[in-house]
Amino acid sequence: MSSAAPGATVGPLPRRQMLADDVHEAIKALIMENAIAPGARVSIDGLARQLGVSPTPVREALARLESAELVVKEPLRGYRTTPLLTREQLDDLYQFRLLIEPWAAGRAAEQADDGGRDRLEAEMRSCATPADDTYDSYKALAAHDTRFHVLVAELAGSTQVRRAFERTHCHLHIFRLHYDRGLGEQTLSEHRRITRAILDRDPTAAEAAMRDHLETACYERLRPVSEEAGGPTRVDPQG
Amino acid sequence: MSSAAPGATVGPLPRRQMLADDVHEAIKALIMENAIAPGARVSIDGLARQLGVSPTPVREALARLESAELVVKEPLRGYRTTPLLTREQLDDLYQFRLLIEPWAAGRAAEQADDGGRDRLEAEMRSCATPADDTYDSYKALAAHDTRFHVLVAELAGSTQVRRAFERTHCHLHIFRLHYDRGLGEQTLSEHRRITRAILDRDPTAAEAAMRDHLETACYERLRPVSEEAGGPTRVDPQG
DNA sequence: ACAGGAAATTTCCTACACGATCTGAGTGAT
DNA sequence: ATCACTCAGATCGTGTAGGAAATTTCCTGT
Repeated sequence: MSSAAPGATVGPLPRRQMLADDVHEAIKALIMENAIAPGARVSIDGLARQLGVSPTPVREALARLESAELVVKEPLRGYRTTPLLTREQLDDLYQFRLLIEPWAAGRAAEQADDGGRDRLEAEMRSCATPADDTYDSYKALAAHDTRFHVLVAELAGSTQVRRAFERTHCHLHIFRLHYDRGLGEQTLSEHRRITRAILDRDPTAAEAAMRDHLETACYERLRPVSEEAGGPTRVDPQG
Repeated sequence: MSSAAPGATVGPLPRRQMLADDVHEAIKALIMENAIAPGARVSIDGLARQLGVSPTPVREALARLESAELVVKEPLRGYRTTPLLTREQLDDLYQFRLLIEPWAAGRAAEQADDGGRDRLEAEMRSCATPADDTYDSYKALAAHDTRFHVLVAELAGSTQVRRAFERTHCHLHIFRLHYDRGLGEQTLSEHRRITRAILDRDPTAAEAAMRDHLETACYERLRPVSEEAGGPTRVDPQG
């Protein structure tokens, strides 16, 4: 009999007190912030020294990042960050997004409860106008884009879809391919259109809006890569 | 200029000479074979002794298995195999499969090349008649089911879809929930129907066949779980 | 310029120390 | 007598340090 208020769930309390966990987050942040070039080598001992820990937690963190496909391991040679996506891989990625995200938008329009819709409105309110051309501004917009798409998947009520989306790390890949190209006002207006359809509980409109949004983005993204089409479009910073 | 025969791709040769990799496969096999009960504790030192290695590669392997969601980690307490799926999670899983697999079957019907179609026929030929009621027979059929669905996703030409499917580990969960329930002749006949549609290059029929197949399986699977519906359907082998 | 080889760096694994958690018995109070 | 609490021992996860094996790099000799 604790003195918990009725209706207050106690929660399983996170229990975060592992060095390896912090190391994992630190390395993930390094990759997400593009502080390590795509395809560049990631030294275990180097990171250990840099972070002031022993190699063991670094090794554990890198093993997890490998499963998340943020780094790749070459036996007896070490880890590298995942190379840039080829044109085929980017195409494949958007095909997958077109398969799951319009569906998610439709289900979100059908099933989102009041709390969910509030969160969606709050997210849209939180980034009224970016328009700035600075690096930080672009980064903030990219972060909003990530949150928005994850939120839509969450509102659809499917854990599997949300995780499948998150595991693509599509924003990381897009960011690395061209963090300069402004996905500015147009992105926001498309997000607003999706949001409106969800708030209006109009699944058909939500699906269509999401599909249009992705197809627009897909065209935007694929254009610059096609300059060097033909070859495998592999990056090798060392060579 | 090597002396390779024309048309023979040399391949990047796997370079498998890491103990941690073998340990990873060994533990994965243990889980897949259901040698460790769902939700049971997995001791690092215990596995290290059992496999005759030091704890370090075991930790690396478990870290990767955690990202694959085959085990879960409780800080300072160790790892456990993932618990049995609740009814909601199983429902969610089939919803996801219904989203991506009929699509994959349709694309496979459209795009599969001759080599792919040969592989599909070979897979279907390889398991002519199971019908046996033994555990091994069921296990063989489950293995065929896995290979079949992965192959369809592969023939669809989408790496993202194939990986998303593989990462669900749906066959592991189904197997653990009830490895007794015979998905015998009916499964094979449904597979044959899907195969026929793909070989006939009929996307509409392939999609419909896959959808029917999953819906049938879904009903089969969900029925026994509903016996104990209501509660969270959590398993606690220790208690 | 190119082949061969040795030194340096790095990965990978083992062995060990520390700290936290869990199990059980024992003690005390109700 | 039953229950709750406490406290020791054992067990296990976590991080550090060190050594063996492999790779990469650089240098030398032809």
